[in-house]
Amino acid sequence: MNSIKDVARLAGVSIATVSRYLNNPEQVRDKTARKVAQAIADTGYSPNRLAQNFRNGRTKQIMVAVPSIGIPFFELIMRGVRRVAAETGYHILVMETHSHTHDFDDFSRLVMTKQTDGIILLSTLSPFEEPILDTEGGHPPIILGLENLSPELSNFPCVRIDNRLAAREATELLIHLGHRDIAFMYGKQTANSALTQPREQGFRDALDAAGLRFRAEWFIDGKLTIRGGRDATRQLLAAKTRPTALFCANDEMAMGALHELKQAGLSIPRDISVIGFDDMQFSEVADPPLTTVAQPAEEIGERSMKRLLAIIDGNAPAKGADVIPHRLVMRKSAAPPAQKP
Amino acid sequence: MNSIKDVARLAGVSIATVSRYLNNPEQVRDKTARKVAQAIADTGYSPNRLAQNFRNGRTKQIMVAVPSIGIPFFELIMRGVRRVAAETGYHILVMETHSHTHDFDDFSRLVMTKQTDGIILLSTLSPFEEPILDTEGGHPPIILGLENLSPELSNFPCVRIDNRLAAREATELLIHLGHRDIAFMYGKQTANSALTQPREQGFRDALDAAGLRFRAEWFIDGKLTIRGGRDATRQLLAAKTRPTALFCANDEMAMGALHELKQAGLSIPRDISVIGFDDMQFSEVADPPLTTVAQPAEEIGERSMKRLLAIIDGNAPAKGADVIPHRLVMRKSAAPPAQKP
DNA sequence: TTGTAAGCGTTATCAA
DNA sequence: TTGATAACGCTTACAA
Repeated sequence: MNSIKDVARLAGVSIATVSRYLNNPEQVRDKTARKVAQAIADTGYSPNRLAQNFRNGRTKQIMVAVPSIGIPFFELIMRGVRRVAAETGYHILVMETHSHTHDFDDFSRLVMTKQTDGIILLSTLSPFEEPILDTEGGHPPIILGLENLSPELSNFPCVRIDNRLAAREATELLIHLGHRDIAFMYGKQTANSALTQPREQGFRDALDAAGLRFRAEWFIDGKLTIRGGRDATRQLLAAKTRPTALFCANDEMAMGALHELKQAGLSIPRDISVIGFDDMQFSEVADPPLTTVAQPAEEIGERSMKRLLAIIDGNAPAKGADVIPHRLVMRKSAAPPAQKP
Repeated sequence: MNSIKDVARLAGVSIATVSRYLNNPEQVRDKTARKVAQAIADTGYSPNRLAQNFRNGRTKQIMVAVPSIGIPFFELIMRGVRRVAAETGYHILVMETHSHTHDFDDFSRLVMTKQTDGIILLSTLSPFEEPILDTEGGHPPIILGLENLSPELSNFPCVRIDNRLAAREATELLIHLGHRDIAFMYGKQTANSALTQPREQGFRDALDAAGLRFRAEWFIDGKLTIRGGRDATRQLLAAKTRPTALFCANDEMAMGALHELKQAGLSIPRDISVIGFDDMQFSEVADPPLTTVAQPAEEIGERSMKRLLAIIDGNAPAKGADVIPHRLVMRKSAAPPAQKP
């Protein structure tokens, strides 16, 4: 592989000049520039990025950490992130964090060793040990997308909707439709628990405000996946009494729930209403189309990236949350409850 | 930030010894090792990864390139990739390639400059200019997951199912059920065209073998997304005559099709049968559950990663395809056609 | 078993 | 405007 030396030799200049040609072309005379350009072309030289990273102490890479790829919702966020990144010369890389110890270390190592200039953490519980996650530095700047990971970190920079309020409004929608027996399905067992906790709170807020009774058997913990939604739904159907409405902490669970409810011979929304959260692409074509809470995903991505870049450049506060508005999307899966026989 | 020098000074040894302690601990005496360990603990030292990458000429990072994250099918592949990577010390990073010029350059730059030790390209059309994509080197080893990108590259290392045969079998299933009027929906316009081409071929193979006539108006090009499936379906419904069965080049299109067909008042599979391709997680809970072709995604991921590592280590041929078996998954969306009135 | 020192390819400083 | 050279932090001959 050719190095800057080869180019310099061929062009009959010093390596400093080649470097200048590349990084500060205005500092080199036209005639010299042409020689260097020719030599670069002849040698097929391209700078060793590893050496540059080392020398510059940065990689021009931004990492977006997601619990797992393949979650349709994240694609929307990425769209916003990319749009901002496009002009900046930063590469966007995605890393799956999951919740396993291995990935845990994996992630810490990658991040703490500055192989990346900044991080956007999307709805994933701290993939490194919490003590690491402070503003003291030692790691590149981090933005929390979607939600604060834990109360202690509430002043960490964050871009998100008001999950608690959104969940409350979704629940209130059901209540206004006339439901009084409402179940909630969430994902405490998973790494995303920090994310669903405010949603759970919002659900309780609405119940309390309406004076509705909270029923433990209609409060089901599961995984935030289709599978998790299915399992949780079967558990719900096994309860002594059946609610007239079901609020799922995310759309994937809701998709699983829809399926199991229909399997059990129930009609939606006639026999039971279902509401999800996130508004991922599949929700619109669900059967029936899913009523849900839409997060302005692209905007979250955009603003997360912008804020991260600003922090990297040292001209933005590295704390505090940007809260952006959510939106209730009414489709067909929620309706007034059937009259009691 | 502390460097190896600080540790050496504190431990009263040379930097070489510290380095050895870290990389070849068996070469340092126990007593020295303890001193070094202590100094490392005291300084909170961790090696500068950028310097290591530079010095070693590698990053211990593997990049998986996908057209876009958020495609549920890829999560399964990643699972296999990760399982293999877990033991190796390699970091798995994901990059979205899309088909835009910008990402194009972006990707080339990242890849060609060895910021990554190896690449797994998943069902994405060459994200760099084709000339680059040869075995001549200059770039890290590449594995094509899922499909060859173009005929010229057919001897590039590849791990995939026999897409053409699978598509033929799926079509034959419809024919055996009694269908003679079969539409096909695929994605030539997208960056994934190389992927769906063999599926298209397989479809034609089955038609030809059964002596069925190919009808241009039932052969619809679209995007391989839900949206694309919906648009294509509306186009199909506008045709003069309606087929009794529809084969979609991937499950996402099929999900969109299912929705539009139901919107149009058709019942599936009574009025029209639908078959997809990929068997992503959502397909099982579609309404009706989608009959489709399952790719052994985890295995594809596993074998891609294994093969890549073998190539990196220099003990595997960097050409040829591993073809692994696919499987037809019969669910509810395909059935015999209704009797002609 | 340990230390000395060269060298990886850049960029940046300083002098010419 | 250009060139010589130091420096970044690490690994690894080679010598002791």
